[in-house]
Amino acid sequence: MQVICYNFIMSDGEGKNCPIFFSLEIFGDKWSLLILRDILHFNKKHYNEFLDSEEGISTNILADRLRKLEEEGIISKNRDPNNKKQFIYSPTKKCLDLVPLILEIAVWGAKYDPDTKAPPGEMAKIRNNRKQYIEGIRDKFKGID
Amino acid sequence: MQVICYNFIMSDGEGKNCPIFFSLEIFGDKWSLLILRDILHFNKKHYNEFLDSEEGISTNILADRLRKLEEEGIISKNRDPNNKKQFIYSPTKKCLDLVPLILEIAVWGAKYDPDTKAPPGEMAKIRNNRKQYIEGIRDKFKGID
DNA sequence: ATTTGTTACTTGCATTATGCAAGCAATAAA
DNA sequence: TTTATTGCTTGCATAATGCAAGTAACAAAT
Repeated sequence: MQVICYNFIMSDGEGKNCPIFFSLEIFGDKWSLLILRDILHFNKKHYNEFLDSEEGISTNILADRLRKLEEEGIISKNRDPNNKKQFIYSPTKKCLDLVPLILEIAVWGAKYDPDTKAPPGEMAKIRNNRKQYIEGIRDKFKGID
Repeated sequence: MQVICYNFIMSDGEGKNCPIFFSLEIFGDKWSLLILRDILHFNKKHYNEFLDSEEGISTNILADRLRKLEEEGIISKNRDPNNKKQFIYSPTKKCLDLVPLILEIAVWGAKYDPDTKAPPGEMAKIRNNRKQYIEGIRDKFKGID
């Protein structure tokens, strides 16, 4: 097979215009990605739900990352109509386009974590039925943006 | 379509055994991912090549990340037979399994960076010809691990 | 109207990670 | 035996993070 991927990312070097660098500047840290996981896969919506994640994010870091993700247009923040004391953080279209990436992180982790508790059947679905799986997640957030 | 992805990652909450968390603990930071990009997509092999990346990684951070990636079995370090002063850092199988993830980071970045220089044709190939594209990259490193 | 509780933060401070410049050890070539 | 290259390490200033405590906005209960 022909090698088609040399310098695939851009023609004039890496640097400032590399799409990977662009992405990483926005969400390339552990806590941002865990928040995205919580939103997209655990359906978390409220500040205290993120705070309760077992990984133990600090409240100041959580506030910081939520603000940055909102500034970047990746999540939106609105009052919860059911409980006006709370805010709802929800994914935008820009966020839903991160589903494939989060899935790949999960696939790799499930493959190489010797103690993984990820259900093998579910992981197989992701690998073998990728497109549909992604669509399934998008459907959860129908009507967004 | 049926929603099949609720709590897809694991059955008993997130926490220590979440495959996403597992992954992020290993390579969930900007510099590690940029090194992986350099190896997988820009075919960089030598310490000074990583150091020369336009993003400007510090030499102590580079040394630290290369050591960690090697400890995790993601890259291997060997003397360069052509220039015995240098070391060659090369991807292991564990690293090649990160190609899909790095590609997704690039796809998202190319889509949302208004100033991207990523060639549209190349990005279209990635999206429309995903499997082959991934295989093409793997082929570059044939015979590894 | 006033208290109480909930929620979503902010603030202060200790600890850790990073960035930068300089130095150093191993190797190889001259 | 010197010199240059390469791949680091070290020291120190700055920035990011973790932790505990405090606070402001709001709603519900009294």
